[in-house]
Amino acid sequence: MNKSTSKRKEREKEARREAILNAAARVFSRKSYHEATLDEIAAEAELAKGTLYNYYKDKQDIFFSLIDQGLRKSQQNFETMISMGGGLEDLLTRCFASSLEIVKDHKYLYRLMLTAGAHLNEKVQVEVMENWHNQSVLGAEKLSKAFASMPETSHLAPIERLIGANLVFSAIHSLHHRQMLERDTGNLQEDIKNYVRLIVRALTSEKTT
Amino acid sequence: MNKSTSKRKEREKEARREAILNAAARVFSRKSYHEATLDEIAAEAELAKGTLYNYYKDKQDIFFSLIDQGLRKSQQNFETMISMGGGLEDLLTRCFASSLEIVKDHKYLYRLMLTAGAHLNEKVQVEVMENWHNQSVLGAEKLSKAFASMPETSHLAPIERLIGANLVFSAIHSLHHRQMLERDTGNLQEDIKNYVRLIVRALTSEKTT
Amino acid sequence: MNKSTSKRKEREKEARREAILNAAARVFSRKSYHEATLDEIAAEAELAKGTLYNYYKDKQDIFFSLIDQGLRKSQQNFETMISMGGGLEDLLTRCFASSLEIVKDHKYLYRLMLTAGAHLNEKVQVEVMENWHNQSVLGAEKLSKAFASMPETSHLAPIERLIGANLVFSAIHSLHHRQMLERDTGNLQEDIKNYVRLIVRALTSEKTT
Amino acid sequence: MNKSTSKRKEREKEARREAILNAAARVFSRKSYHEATLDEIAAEAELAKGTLYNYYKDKQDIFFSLIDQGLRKSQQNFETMISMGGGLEDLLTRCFASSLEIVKDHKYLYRLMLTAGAHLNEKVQVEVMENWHNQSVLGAEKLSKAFASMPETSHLAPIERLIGANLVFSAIHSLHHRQMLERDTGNLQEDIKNYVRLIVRALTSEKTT
DNA sequence: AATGAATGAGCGTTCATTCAT
DNA sequence: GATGAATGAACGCTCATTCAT
Repeated sequence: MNKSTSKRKEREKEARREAILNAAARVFSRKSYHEATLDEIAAEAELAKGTLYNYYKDKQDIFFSLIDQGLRKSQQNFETMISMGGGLEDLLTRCFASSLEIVKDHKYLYRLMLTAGAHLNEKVQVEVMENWHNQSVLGAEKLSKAFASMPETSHLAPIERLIGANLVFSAIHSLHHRQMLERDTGNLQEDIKNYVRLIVRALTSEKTT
Repeated sequence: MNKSTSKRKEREKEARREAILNAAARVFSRKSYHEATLDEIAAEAELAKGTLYNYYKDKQDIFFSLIDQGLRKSQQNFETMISMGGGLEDLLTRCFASSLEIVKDHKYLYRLMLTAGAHLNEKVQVEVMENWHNQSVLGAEKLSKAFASMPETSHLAPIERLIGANLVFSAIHSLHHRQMLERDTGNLQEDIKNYVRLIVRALTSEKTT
Repeated sequence: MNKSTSKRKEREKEARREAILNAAARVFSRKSYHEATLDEIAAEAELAKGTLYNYYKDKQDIFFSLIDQGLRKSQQNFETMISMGGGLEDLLTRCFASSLEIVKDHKYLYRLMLTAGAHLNEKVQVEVMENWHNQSVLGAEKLSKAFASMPETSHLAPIERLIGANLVFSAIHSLHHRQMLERDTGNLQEDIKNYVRLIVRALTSEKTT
Repeated sequence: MNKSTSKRKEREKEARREAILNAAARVFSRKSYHEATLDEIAAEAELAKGTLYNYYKDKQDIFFSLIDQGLRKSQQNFETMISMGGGLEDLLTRCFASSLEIVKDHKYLYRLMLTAGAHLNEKVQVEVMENWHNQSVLGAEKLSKAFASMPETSHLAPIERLIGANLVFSAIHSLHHRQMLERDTGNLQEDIKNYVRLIVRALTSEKTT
């Protein structure tokens, strides 16, 4: 009566935390941090406002948890993509494609991250962006390592591999932006091909200097 | 009290608009949109709060004007850089350097743009980001044209020139981010060199596919 | 499950009521009525919050019970002091000393009584203070009776004995206040002596009017 | 246009501060600190809630100002009474009577002072009570000085004069309490006479020790 | 045009109380 | 009887906006 019961409780508690986060995600996808009210989040979660405080310390806590979750998912996705093997072109194409896939599914989240800081004092703001930045840096480092073990790019200097990886992430961010605005996404696939081609060329051509 | 008088009035009015905007810039450079209050902006402008409403419709109006101004300045800067001529490497190096220069001078502005949306409903938010994105797109198009008239890159397909220009802007944005966080800016110059080298290589090497 | 069982239950129930009250006493000794939360009291009593409601109607009920308990203890103490016999001076000295002893042990309780009203509507507030006042009145009456049976003061008019007893209680209250503030308690014993001397003189000297 | 205008503004501002304080007094006379809401105070003052914040920092500020005002008035009253001269009996009678007069006029204020602490953390609480206590101490000291310059009491040891003065204040406080409860105030005048007589006797009879 | 006092809607958070288990 | 998660009413405070002077 204790072990199984307490386990069930544990699970239910976690499920409710998740449910609140999902409700918050839906609200934050429509409204900015300041426009979104706890009343609305509670209503969306079909809970009383006070209940939110049984699961999260305050509004900011909900907000941060949401971003954290998003960053974690995003990072996991990158790692999967990188570890899937294949040639350089395949690898890059996969990174671009999967990244955009994520943004499509969590468009609001990307906006949240982009605009995370606007409502907080500079200290916390920088903290959030640092978190985000770190994810990129980590991602770039991992990608850079992948470059090191691929025949096409193993000859590059470490710094070149890293800068190349950064270029990949920069381009992806740029496409995120564009996708967020929901414009001319028709030739997106084509553009990805071109990005990949240019970056492949940058990384594999003979040195010119 | 006719032509010359009204002209003077016109000028004074414009000057005061400018003064308010400068005050707002100083306040927004310290605080986020929601943290910044009209009281503070008025105090910084050494005006009464009510006076602000003689020059701007509301708080949002001030905020938008500020971003507009920043984007215009930024764009002008790019155009100058592009029109200065010189070889491909010089051009790119200039673009990177001047862009970072701007961010250094108007770090708050970049943050404002980055976080512009966080306090507005999605519609207005997208509007702001569109504005920003358009500037990038326009910039990329101009850079792309510049590529077209340079011996090193004139042989590229238009789409490749455009994607290359986008890569430049993406990398710059990425550096902006990094600079905002004020981390490891020591080897920034070195990194710019590497970015430029890679992009030059991407644009000038023989095709490999 | 008959007599003895129900008696045991009875006792256990009473014991738990007492335990809750003790927990409340500890909490209220640190916090004001409004700052003290039922969560904290429950935690202090090592019970669930809901359990409190099996023993007390609501928060106010706990609070009142605590004050009642304190007043009863205080009164018992006075009665003991009065019934101990001895001369006038001894009696008064004992009253002062023991009263201060009580306050030292239950400083929070005195503060509770002093501030009892601040959180309740006037009606209930008056009720509490009346309770307290009554204790003083009763105490004064008892002391007054003691005066009547003492050789030094038996010659006084009843009203003078009562007023004299009131003076004693007033002075004690005043010392309570002072002790609560924890200031200059160094010469407290000396002051008590002086109070006693003055009051003895008031009660025993020849009439001057 | 400036001097007189700014003076008028000054006066109006002060008048409004006063009006708010009066409104607060009326509300606090009905409700405890926590029950009284700023909405109610604002309504009573016929002002918008926000306006209160143009004149007072927060709720506590209003509350403290009210107490301060009351203590100041009360102290001034005592000083007047003491400085009016006359014999010992007259002086004491005046002190009693005028003090009760004050309480009659500001009954709520006395309750406020009595219960001041109950809603604040201990630090502030002690601060308020200290303020109050200090007033009593100061009053007692002044009264003690008056004793020193009166023929009937100039022969007393300083400590006896001080304790005697304390007795007066203690008795007054006790009567305050009783008056607050609005009970048997019929024979109040009679009791005052008795208090005065006893204290006079304590202070003027031959030493018995 | 400039002022700044007045406004009042709006929101995050607390916590006594309830009730299903 | 015991539990503690859920509830939701309640309130202090902020600040963009208005408007009388």
